[in-house]
Amino acid sequence: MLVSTRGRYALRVLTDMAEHPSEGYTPLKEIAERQGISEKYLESIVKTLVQEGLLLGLRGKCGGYRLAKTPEEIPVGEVLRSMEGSLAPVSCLEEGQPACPREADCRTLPMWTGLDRVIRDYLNGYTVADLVSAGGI
Amino acid sequence: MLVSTRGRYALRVLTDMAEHPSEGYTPLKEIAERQGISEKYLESIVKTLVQEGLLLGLRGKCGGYRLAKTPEEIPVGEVLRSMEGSLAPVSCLEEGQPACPREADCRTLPMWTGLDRVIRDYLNGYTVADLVSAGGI
DNA sequence: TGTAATCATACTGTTTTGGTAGGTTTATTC
DNA sequence: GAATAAACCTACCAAAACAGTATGATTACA
Repeated sequence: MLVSTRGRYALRVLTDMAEHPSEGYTPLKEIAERQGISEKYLESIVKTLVQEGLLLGLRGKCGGYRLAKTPEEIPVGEVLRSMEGSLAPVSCLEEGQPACPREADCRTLPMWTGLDRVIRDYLNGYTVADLVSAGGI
Repeated sequence: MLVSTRGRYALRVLTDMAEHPSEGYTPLKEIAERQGISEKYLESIVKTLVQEGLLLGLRGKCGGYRLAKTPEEIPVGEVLRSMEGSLAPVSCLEEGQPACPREADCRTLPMWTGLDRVIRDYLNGYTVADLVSAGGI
């Protein structure tokens, strides 16, 4: 049931960027240093965030990344789903999955469906902006 | 974020036993056949359930397993926690974990704590008895 | 004493996870 | 137009987790 480090790191990157707004683009190196995460590892994470439309990347000198939306418009659930592929607690609830043959007789499906809903509702009611303003110190 | 097959199978075993009550002890072979799961694999799962006090095992001829409590007294959350070790979505929320050095400054901890609560509340409000009565066909 | 069951231990193959390395392309600046 | 700093791309690797199998010892009952 653990969220992967990819998911957690992605949230830290987006929160970091929301906390350090910039006119232009922020190079990944800067974020990696602030967060104490390997820049090379972050590359693969950030790549996914660009593909999912949460970040914009610009190449070349003075390039880097910037948020594609305001922090208020980025739900935590969307970030985690982007990184994990799905938020579903069991694979039969993942989209594009063929229907389970046991479905009609399954004793646990309603319980899983409810859990899925509870998790999704919680995570989509929480945005990156909330993360920033909730933070410590 | 997926629940392991161990957790899912454990729920199926307990639900199966609740649905097929017996005076004495039910041999694992019977449950494995009804559920279409390898008996050998179930052995390791059931062993954990005994250790966690959810099942009682009896050796020898006419032996088997029986529920240690009524289905109403077995919350789904307890079953899953027994199998997964913890229900926490991030390891810093697991019990017996040394406090994270970033804790005071962590932007995401309150969000994770809330998620943990939401999941635990949901899963502990659902019992094996509910699974049985919710079921299909 | 035979038998049917739990219990214990060890092993194995596959997938996922977390991470590294090296090179290519692109945009800016001098 | 060359140097540079950045994103981007591909490949690889080690360790851990997962799902499952195999073998054998122990126990309780008939």
